[in-house]
Amino acid sequence: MPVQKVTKVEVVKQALFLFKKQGYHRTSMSDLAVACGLLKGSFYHYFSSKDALMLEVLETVHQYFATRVFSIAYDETFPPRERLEKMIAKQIYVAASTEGGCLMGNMAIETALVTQEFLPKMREFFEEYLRALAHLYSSKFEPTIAQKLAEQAIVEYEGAWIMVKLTQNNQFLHDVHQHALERFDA
Amino acid sequence: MPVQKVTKVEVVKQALFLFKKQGYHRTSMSDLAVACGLLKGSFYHYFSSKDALMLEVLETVHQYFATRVFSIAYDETFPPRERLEKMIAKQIYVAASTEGGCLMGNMAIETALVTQEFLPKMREFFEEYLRALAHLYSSKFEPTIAQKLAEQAIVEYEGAWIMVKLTQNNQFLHDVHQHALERFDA
DNA sequence: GTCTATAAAACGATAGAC
DNA sequence: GTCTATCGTTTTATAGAC
Repeated sequence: MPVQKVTKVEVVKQALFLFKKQGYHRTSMSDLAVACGLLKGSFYHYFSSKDALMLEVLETVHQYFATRVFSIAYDETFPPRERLEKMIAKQIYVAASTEGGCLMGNMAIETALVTQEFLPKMREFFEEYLRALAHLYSSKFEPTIAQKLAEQAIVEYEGAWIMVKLTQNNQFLHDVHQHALERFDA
Repeated sequence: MPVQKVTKVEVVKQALFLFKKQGYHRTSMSDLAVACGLLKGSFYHYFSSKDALMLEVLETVHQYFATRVFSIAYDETFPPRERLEKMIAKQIYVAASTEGGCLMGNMAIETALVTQEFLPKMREFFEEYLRALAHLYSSKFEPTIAQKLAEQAIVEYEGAWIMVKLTQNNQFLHDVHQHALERFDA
């Protein structure tokens, strides 16, 4: 059958969904194939390996956040504080739209000390995230201070997801959002 | 005469070491057996399953922190701020003594949405952690404020480990320590 | 006939359990 | 050590679109 049952984009989307919820090692090629309506053998016409698929997922997530979330920080049609508010709201909204929180944070915890393969893409993501927040904070603070405030916001954001997973209480995300703004107003 | 090659305590210790570094799903029973100098078969003399072993590890970690770390919060031979300083220093020191950061945070990310088996023990740990910090902050702040400050400290602590894993820069832990004290002094 | 996305089967390796 | 199941991966064959 030369008619594709799913597109490559759809495969990446399903993989993101499963990797976020179940993690990398717990998600099997069979899980991924079934989610796409394929047999696991057929799956290799889309990706050469599980690693390659994960790299593509990480790249896709990075691109999405760069163009749709982090970009808000540089949109000069709004004042910095409003950009900060929009960007954080979007970040939380996007991550919370499917189960599992932040894929980048999850993969950092699960794979950083086991393989170096995913590290570069994860680091790029967080560097860009950091740059966006620091850019906003630097409209009111010294560069070194702005950098620290940005780091603090990211650290809080990632930590909040751990507590949300444990307690199933989204309040932690709201608090993080609030703190990021209070940090700006201080 | 069948002589135990290693004690149960030693097995738990090795399991903690590997689970922290490699995660639950990535660590095999073979890995664990080798680390203990046992054959795979001998391993089930100590634990009935991988799950049961993880539960024992979580319980051991909980007990250790309850008696050696969280207890500092209630030691009235020191003033609250000093207790806070000691407790956070100890928390970081203990977690940083072996690779992998905070087992409880790691397992929350890796398993919370896959199995409910480990949730109760992880929740107990964080409740006790929260109680200890809130107790200290409540020496200066209203209970509801103290609770929020405690939550913030834990969220930051867990998030910091993600950034440490990514950047291999322990500065994030130092900053968390500092913020926890600044929060007290505010 | 050729191309290609699929199903089907099977590979070696390794998982957890006994 | 041995078991069975399943892992990630590869191979083979088939079926439909050009």
